Amino acid sequence: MLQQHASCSNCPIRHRAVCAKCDSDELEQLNDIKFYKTYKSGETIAYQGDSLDVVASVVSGVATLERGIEDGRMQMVGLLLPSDFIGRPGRSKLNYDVTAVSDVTLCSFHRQPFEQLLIDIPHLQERLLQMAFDELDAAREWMLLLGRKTAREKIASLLISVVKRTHLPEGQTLGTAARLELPLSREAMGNFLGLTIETVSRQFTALRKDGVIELEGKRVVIIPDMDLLLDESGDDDDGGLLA
Amino acid sequence: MLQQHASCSNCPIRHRAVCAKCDSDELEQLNDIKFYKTYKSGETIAYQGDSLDVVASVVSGVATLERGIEDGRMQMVGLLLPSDFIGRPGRSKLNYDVTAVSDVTLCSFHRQPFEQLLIDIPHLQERLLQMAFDELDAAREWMLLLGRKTAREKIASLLISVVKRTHLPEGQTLGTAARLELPLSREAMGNFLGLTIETVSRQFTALRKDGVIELEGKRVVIIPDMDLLLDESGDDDDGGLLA
DNA sequence: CCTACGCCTTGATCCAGATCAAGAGGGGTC
DNA sequence: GACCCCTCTTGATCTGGATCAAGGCGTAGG
Repeated sequence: MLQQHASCSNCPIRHRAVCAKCDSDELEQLNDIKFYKTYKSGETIAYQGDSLDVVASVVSGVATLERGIEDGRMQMVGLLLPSDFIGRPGRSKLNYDVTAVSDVTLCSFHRQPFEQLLIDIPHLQERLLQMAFDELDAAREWMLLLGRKTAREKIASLLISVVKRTHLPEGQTLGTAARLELPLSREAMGNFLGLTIETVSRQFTALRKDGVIELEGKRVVIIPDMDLLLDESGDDDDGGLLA
Repeated sequence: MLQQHASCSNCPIRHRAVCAKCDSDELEQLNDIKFYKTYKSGETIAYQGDSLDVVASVVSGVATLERGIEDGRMQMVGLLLPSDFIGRPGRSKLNYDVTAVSDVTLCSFHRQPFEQLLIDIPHLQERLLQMAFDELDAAREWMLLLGRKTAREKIASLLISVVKRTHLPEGQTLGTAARLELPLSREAMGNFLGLTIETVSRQFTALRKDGVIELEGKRVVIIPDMDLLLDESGDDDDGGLLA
């Protein structure tokens, strides 16, 4: 299922993706080499160790990057939401499994022509550099979570991070209440947080019993008071929180 | 103690730092705005939350990036060896404590002129992009360690990573034996690995008793058989290992 | 020489989260 | 409607690493 050559100008990630700084001429060059690709929820986009000759932006849906060891242990190392970038210019070997956790649409580019455009269009490289540093900051925040936070703090931090990334793409402040649909299964959350599925489940139950969150089914979380949740996250309030 | 205007041409990090791709003209431009700065072991280079108007390359010595929460918990999020880059173009607020853990010399640049050179010298931006992606890969490998590895695996992984980064700056293969001086105290290793100082100490003792390592004093580790250590690291051999 | 202070080690105990185990929904298929 | 499969919850128990506590050792300072 390919929706070839949809227009960039009304693209939902136009102003946040790697093309954000491009003017219309530059956009045209990107448009010439781009192609859309879609994946079903649960489908693997690429495997750890694969040689991947494309890079891409997530247009819609949610994907994960996960690193595994043979004995089955898995750690999620990236959560890709719309506008996030997949792949690395200058290297084709992939260090992680990339998996669609909802239906996903990618705006893809073959590596070679994309690398040429990186050289031709400084705006493109500047934006990619910004995005790489943002991801690095997020990864470091995440390291603090993995290394030093308790299970309860980890869950609270994850919820806050999802609210921040889905409810306020621009730099607004956090509202006092929120309702959100989790893009991840319990297992995926465990892999995100360095926890087992059972611990994730128990912490959800505990936070619900303590009135910090409410649950509608398994995937929908209501946060009646954001400050309450922030208190549980172990963060000095304004901290970056996985960007 | 400032060694102003040492020549770039015989700089020890010339071919690995952010300036690696620059030709001699470009190097000259960097040379015009650079200044050296040194810090004593233990000295704090900058604090979390500071507004930092310089960026820098580590010329010699070892520094750490650490993120803390008020209750005293600390997580190291970066280990900076010679040629590593400190700071982020386009953002002045610092998210981590930067600390010298040995005597450190930095090759520094004020942010504004450096950012101008990033625009003027594509080679500079290309190299910075590469380095940012390398750090991102390292951070993700580190996340796997923090989230999923046992204490013993963490220590083994740290030792391997130090060997890789100090003994083979170029892409040689790991020798079968090695002797290395740890750049970090037990406490710093704990903060690196998400462990307490006591656990770090106990794991060193255990690895010694099991014949995987030998200790000379507290800081020098001898690895009689690298493969033995690799087996303890929990990694499918050739994995990236913190770059 | 004695004391003090920083680092590190070692021992005893505790506890958060893992592991093992048993269901409880909920949806899809025949 | 009966079955299966998949995800999630809950309970019971175990354990790896944290915490609490007590020195050991090296070196700086009086």
